[in-house]
Amino acid sequence: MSNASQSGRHILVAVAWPYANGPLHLGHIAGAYLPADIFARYHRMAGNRVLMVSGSDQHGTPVTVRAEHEGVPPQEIVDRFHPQFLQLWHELGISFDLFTTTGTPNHAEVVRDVFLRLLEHGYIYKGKTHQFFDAQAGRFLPDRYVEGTCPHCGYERARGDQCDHCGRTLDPDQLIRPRSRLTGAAPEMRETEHFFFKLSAFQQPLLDWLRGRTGWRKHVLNFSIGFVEEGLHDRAITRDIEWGVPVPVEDLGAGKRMYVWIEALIGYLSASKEWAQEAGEPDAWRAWWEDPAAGTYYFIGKDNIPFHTIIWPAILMGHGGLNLPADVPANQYVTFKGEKASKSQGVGEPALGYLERFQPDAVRYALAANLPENSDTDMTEAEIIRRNNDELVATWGNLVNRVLAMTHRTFAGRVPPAGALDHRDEAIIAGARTMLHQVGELIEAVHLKAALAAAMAFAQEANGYLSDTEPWKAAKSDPARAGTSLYVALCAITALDVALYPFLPFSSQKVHEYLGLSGGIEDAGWEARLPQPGATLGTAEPLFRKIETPEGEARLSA
RNA sequence: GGCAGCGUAGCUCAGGGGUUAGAGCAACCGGCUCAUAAUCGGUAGGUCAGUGGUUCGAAUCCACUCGCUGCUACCA
Repeated sequence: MSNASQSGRHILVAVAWPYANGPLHLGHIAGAYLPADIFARYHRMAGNRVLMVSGSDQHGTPVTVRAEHEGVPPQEIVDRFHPQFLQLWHELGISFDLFTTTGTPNHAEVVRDVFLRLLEHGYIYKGKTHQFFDAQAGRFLPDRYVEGTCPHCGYERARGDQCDHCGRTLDPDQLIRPRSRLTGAAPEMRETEHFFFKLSAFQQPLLDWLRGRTGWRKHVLNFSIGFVEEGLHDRAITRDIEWGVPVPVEDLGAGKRMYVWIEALIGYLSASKEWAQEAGEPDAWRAWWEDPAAGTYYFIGKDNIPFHTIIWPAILMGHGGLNLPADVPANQYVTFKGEKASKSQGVGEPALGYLERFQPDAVRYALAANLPENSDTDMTEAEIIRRNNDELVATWGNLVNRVLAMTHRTFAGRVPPAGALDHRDEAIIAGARTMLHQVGELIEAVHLKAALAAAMAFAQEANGYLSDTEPWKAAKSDPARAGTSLYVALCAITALDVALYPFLPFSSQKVHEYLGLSGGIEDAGWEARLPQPGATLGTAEPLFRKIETPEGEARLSA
């Protein structure tokens, strides 16, 4: 048993905020949402107080870009995709305590509080900067809204932040013949005044903090330390735009909004507060944010690392009194047939599409077994089918099915008495405990792929045990012995069902009911309990559907 | 261009200075027939991208080369 289950720690599971500008694909799921959910479900089951929050980033530039492209207000884009996210969480079993948006009054208020606090502490100052201005449209242009010819490769449609042709990073003023994406007019440089966050002040504190981290993924830590060592510079935190959270002070006049990069990060805190208000305990969020014994974990993709290991910690340091990340287990990318899944490039089907064809646990299993924890991993639909048919159905589903079917036939659906245990029986019962303990430790360390593999390896052991003791034969010659084997196998299944629950919540709940246990499996606790002889088992049906493919059918008829 | 990571069996991935390099799946052989043609055991399969170093010893460390990916901070 983990120590955590006794202490009842507060665990904040903070998950990346998706832009509400398009559907999510399996890359997003594998990168952040699924690992976060596995982690959260484990901790809930282990008796910890979990708060899992995120929401739609509705002020991100991709949202406004899409809105302008379609000629509709940004809110319309948000209203289209935010409900899709909620539907996806529901269907895939991503168990948020709150999935909100950055458009709530609460969020604006928390952003204001953080801003004022940083201002008060001297980490925010006013400064002048130059930016392109579209005189026809009457507004300043974010970098992405300026197009022109790339000075490096001559590509004519390079954006102000980057050239899509040669991939280089650009500043808008480097573009040859710049033009506004809004009107096509040649923009002019104008001076504008903004608030800046004094990120540079945190150079040394961040370095000290990062160097003291242990247990973090190597690529996360190396990258972050390298990033800070190169030198941090202050960033503007306001911009000239109408879509966004208003700046809390009016020093700069009207027409300024908070820059999304800082505003969206504050969402973790504002969502926690919103959850607390809805729960009727407005101060409840403090247990996760202010108590140093709490653990805060940020689940993100690798493209988001500096924001969560550098900028957000700097904001937290500047604010004071709030917990720094306990870990940022950023994942690499899932590629599809070698290509990066990407909303903007249309690679990777929307995740909801997969759920029309596959059971949610099948999708969860295939992704969890192949999480890009250390390096990019590749995924294909054939791989999902293979994982489902050859591993999930064959190893775990079949174990449950064969044991329950035999028990129903031989012992009228009641848990048989244990009888005298030999070394093989005892090895399985002890192995179940060891496995559960090991899986728990691996999940706590966010080695989710290894945790799943450990559980599946034990399922194979249990299948091997059945081959070894052959209860279907013993049922005829030595029913007591057959009963013992089935009892032991039920012990293994009971433990496996707990171990697999974070990964396979839907089917694990079913198995819980097949085992004749009442209530939700999550309340069962992270422990290997023994089945009660005489207890009545539920009627079992196969847990997972085998997915038929043309190739599979060809093999059958051959 | 700079930085980071990766390149390990047919496939997807672990491992990571020290006895014969691992897993799952696929292949092949055998067993079993309770189970969704499911399962169990076994066999075979890799000069760990290449070259050169360090070392008693390198897949593991270093350098270089080739290939892939990501980041490069006003997308977050």
